[in-house]
Amino acid sequence: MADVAALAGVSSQTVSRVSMGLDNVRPETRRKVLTAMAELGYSANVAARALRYGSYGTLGVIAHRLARTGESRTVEAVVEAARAQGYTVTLVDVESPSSDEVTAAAARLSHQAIDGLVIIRAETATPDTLALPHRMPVVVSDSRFVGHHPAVGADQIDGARRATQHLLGLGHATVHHVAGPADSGPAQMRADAWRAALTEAGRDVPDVLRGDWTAGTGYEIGRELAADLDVTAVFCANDETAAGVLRALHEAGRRVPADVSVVGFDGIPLAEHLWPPLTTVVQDFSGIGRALVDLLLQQVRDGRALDDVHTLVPVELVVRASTGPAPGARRRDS
Amino acid sequence: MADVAALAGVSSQTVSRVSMGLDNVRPETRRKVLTAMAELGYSANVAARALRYGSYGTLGVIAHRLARTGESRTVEAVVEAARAQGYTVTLVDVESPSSDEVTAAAARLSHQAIDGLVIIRAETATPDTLALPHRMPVVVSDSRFVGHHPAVGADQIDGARRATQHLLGLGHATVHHVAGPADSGPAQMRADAWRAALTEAGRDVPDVLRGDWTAGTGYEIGRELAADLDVTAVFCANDETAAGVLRALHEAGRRVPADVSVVGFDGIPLAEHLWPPLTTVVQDFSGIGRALVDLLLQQVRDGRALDDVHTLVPVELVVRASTGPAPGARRRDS
DNA sequence: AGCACCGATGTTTACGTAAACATCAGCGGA
DNA sequence: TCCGCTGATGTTTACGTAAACATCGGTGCT
Repeated sequence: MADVAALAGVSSQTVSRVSMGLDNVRPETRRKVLTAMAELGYSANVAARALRYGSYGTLGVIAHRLARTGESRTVEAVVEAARAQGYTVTLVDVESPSSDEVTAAAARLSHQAIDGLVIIRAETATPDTLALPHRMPVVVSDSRFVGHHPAVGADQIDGARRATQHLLGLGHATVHHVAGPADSGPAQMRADAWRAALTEAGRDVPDVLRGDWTAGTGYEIGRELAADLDVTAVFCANDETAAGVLRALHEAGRRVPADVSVVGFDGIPLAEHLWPPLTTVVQDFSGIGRALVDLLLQQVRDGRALDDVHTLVPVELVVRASTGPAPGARRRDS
Repeated sequence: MADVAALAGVSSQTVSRVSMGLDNVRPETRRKVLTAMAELGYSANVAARALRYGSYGTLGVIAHRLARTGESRTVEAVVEAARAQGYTVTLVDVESPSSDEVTAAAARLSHQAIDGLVIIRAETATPDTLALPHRMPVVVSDSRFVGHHPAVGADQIDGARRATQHLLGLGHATVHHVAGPADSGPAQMRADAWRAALTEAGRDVPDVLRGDWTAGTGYEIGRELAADLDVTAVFCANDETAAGVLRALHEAGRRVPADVSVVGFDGIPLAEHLWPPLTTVVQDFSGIGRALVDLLLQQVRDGRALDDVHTLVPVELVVRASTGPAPGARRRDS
């Protein structure tokens, strides 16, 4: 900056004014400064600016297994929403969503230059075991943190309930559920809502089949389901798992939806192009991302924490060809 | 820091020494300082440290449509590799990979605190039109930038060639190609390699069908392909497109692979669980991510640019059930 | 003409840290 | 006993910027 000032024959403060885009600089002076800046390849030092100004223009994001669909779509939405507000995003990916790892990631991030922290999922972490940097604004996309940190989440319960009721409404006697991992909050909520919907309708509640969000275990569990001719309706905790189940059903010669109906969860772009196109509960990831950033920036700007805010983002059941009348119901029809 | 020093009854320099983990501090003094730090919830100011030290411990990443599979897997790999080297990652997502947007994103990032820049794809950008911050270390995952910036890329050409030859080897007279967007470098390379493989084998080269990486256009193009009974083999520029093509073939009643064989590209986790499981060219995304970070940090540490380095990461053709002998070949068999 | 005011620009200072240098106490050897 | 050395700690300074304040020349008014 001093070099630029010397070359342009002005003070460093004038260089600062030009670089900040203030308007109380004579056009001629501004031009001289800009020329000097270009010549020297000058650009402002961010660290110094942040030091002076007290803000970094950056939000930290802790994500868990970024390449998983829901994860990357939420992150993309957060990045997008942050950009709209003039912030960039620093990303840390954790192997497992345990308290230790999330705490370590938060510590790593707090050693970076961030103004606030978005925790995409803190599945096995609990409010008590999760240590966060002092006075760091935080939002969590996990509703178990209500009362501790502001939270944003899709309406898991409504989605799982509607998926289950959709299948019951098609005449299926009951609905089997391929769940997500036991240590996942959303997986738990979806399983609970499925169980509640069955109970409410007075139906048998089959054992939960425990998946891990991947298509691979969906396939393995699907092979067992395919072998059981009593199974006519399966609600999967996510679309990947549903893809695995579909494959297993095809391999076993069970027709979808004539013999078995399948519902997914998430609404990944590929869901529409699986065979048959998958009925699924679509989450509004970009709405979640926007809500997360809004809640976080509100705290950053006010300088104080919002404790008990909880934004519930609605979901939508999109019915496609993977669900149809129960074989029994159809038989009654004919 | 001054407060901590006062509370611990030492100088700020001693606090700094403790916080940097230097060992020339008496255990008793260290303990006092740590106690004071804990009491005041002190943590070092990153901007000041960066200002003093000249480095941020952060790499910038410019990605294009993060939620797309290949993208997010590469980003995850970069994040992972960066973490292994003690760096975090700041992410910017651009709508389109044009020079203007990438240049703007680089400018945004250079206003952030980064030590180097990873450009995941700069498809429509060219070395001439892409303006980057002065003296910023850069790597690009796009081989068209060889000679301008260090580049890392999967061996697109080998992958597309092997996919095409695999289909020809199964007895198909020719192979149709559903390409990626015309302004994408990798899409261009895959299409060129497919064309070359056909020409080399002395086969007819059908018109390129122009997709946009999505399953949606794959489906639309697939409906046309399904209507053309001469089509027996389709090589898709990525797995999503292939999923759309598979769906269109199913809807039209064309059997896969008995009537039509389909190959994808990327090796997304779902490829194995599409119906039928998709033969595809698997990219080593985490290898690409590691190579990108290695090349970048080499420049960051040496303080100088590596101009003409080009790392080619091998790909692997994984054969699954979506490809089989050409109908003609089968007929000859029987 | 003289004065008050305003806009453009320069000067000083503070942001929080860590390197470089300074100081100081204690200890061993002559 | 005194000197010099060593290790622990304190003091000064610089990193690059922008706010706050100071200055200076011109303009319009009386």
